[in-house]
Amino acid sequence: MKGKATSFDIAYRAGVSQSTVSRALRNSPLVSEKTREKIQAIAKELNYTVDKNASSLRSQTSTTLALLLFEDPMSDDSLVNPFFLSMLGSITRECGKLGYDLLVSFQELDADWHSVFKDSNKADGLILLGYGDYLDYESKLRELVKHGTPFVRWGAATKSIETCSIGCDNFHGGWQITKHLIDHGRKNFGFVGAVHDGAPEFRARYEGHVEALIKANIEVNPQLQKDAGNTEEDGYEATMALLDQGLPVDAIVVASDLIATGVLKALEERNNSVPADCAVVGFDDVPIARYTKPALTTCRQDSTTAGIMLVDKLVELIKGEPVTNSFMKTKLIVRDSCGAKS
Amino acid sequence: MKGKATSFDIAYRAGVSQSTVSRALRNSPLVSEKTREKIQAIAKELNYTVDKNASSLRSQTSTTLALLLFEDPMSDDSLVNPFFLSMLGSITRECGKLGYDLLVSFQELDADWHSVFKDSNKADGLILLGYGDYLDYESKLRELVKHGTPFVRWGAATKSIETCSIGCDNFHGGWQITKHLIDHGRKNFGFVGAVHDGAPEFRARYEGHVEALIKANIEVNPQLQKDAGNTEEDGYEATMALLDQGLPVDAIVVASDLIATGVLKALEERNNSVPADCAVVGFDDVPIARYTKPALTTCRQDSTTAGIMLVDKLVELIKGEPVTNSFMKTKLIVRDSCGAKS
DNA sequence: AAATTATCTGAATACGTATGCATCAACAGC
DNA sequence: GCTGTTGATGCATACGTATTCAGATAATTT
Repeated sequence: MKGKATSFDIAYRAGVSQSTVSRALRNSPLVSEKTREKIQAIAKELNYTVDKNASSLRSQTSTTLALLLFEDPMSDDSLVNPFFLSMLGSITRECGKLGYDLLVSFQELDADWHSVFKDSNKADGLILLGYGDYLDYESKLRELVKHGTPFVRWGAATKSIETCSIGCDNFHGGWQITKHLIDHGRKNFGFVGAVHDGAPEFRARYEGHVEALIKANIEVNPQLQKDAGNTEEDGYEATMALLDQGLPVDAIVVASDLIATGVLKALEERNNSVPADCAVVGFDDVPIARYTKPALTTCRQDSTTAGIMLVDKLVELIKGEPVTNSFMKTKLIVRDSCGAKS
Repeated sequence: MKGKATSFDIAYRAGVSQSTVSRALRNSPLVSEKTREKIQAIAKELNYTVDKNASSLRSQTSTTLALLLFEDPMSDDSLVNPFFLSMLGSITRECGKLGYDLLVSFQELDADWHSVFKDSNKADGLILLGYGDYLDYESKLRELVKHGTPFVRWGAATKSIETCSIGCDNFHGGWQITKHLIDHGRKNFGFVGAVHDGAPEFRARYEGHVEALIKANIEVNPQLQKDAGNTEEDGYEATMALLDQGLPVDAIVVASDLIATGVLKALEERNNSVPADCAVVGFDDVPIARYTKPALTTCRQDSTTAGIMLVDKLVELIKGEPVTNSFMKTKLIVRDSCGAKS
């Protein structure tokens, strides 16, 4: 035999029609036990695999999900946001478990990814990963909805659009961190992270932070909040600007671990001892957090569970089942940088 | 209009046949400039996208590559080897640049991945990522070759099989590290990493290490080499065992950065100051390496270039062009843990 | 002007599968 | 023995595109 085996080859050998082969391989109850086993045996013998393209074309369903990563446009090309990267593992595995293939691609936010994947039948649904802030992201989402493309996303809920979002309770996380620091005697708080033109996730963390301050009757001084992109460099510079103001600061709440590495660097350069002089707390709990000097106290987002949920919900959506947003509680991981370890 | 647009819809509006539409959209020289532009305009207007499945089925080529990650079976499920992860970015981007889609999946080494992807026409070629040591990996490769499936892999060359491997010169890297340490006065070397049942990559690093020792007339003591799996924990335990022997050690060459984090931990626990008492050098230059305490001197493998090369070579293979193995030089990144910084 | 060639287009078909519909045997009920 | 029913299979077709082949028109040559 030449080339790969088709269902006709199997049909011929089994002395049945191609239809029966197709049904037998999909375990249809329409085919008798005996012939099914015979057919499956022959299929195995021939090393037969269903042609994905033909199958998808006929059934108009690809059993494939597409993971779209929206990269921070300013960040280094070769670098992927480690937090999203950490979701990749569980997303991939969960797809495998459910029998879906996974297509991965980076997307420019301004490209017309919204129509490509569904119209081309490349994927049955989309997983959107990235901080939802830039450009006309929201209008793209609206198009997806109008278009009937199933999709889920990581991030904050979008009030104006009926979407399925998985995220963590950023507000609570920001509150949790700040409360913890207050309880351990910190009084003069800085906040580093994009609050003004940044992602809603970051803003929510800040708002939780502020909430805790207010509850504790600590004055909120806008000068102590410095915007910063999601990179070490930005964190470094924002912290320098913060310190240059000469205001007293004995704790810095940071919008992400990545930024926090830059914060630590700036503090060290200014001979501020962490945590003695100034506590630092990050957000995410990326792998690096365990290795910074001192080890970074942070607010963990459970990326493994998140990845699984994203896939599960998307598959439910594809099957037409109703799904709802879901926001996970964050967990404070106390290490050395907050000075609260026993 | 209902549902998605097909080439027939365009044909109807343009007053031409479907064949012409298909040709026009693929920029065939067979269609006149005028009609081509007209057709493409209509296509854009209708938001038309070629149906991937139909196209692939007809042309018997999917314009899709599959990235197969072979995970260290013992490692934590949710964790992906950071070095391979760092290649993902450039692989994904390069695929996009060349117009290929990318399918990503984890594979158990014992599964029959070797036939699935090509036979099912899911992908035109395979990128294999993982340390090639476990089980009957090599026999699987042989099947791929016999089967005519285009594939490339990261790792060492496989003498017995005609494959395209991209890798780095691990022997040279091991030599480079050790030479550097010798030049800076270190005399008593330990080596942590799987040499006996491990990946050929790790073994080559060790052999380069030994080569440098021999050239410098330093005695090679097998007791100073300790096997370790590619995890922090294994590195920690192997180092403990190494130190427990009571032999003098003023430098430890480690097979990977991940292992090296465990080595550092063990040394700290034993109150060995790094680098004063004992130098440590890793391998890979994963993101974490910059953040360890002290910052890890390591041997960088250029994962960005590696990813690009893997994709480029695979595409050449698919097009039937001849390709050759390619091994990149490693680069020593001097940080604090080797004690050689100016 | 006829003959040849170059350019463009359309009709028809194949890619390999999944599925609605028809068929047919067997079998139960009356 | 006839009808209605059930269970298993085959026939025919559609999914949407790419491509071969043949045809038609326009351009060029003799």
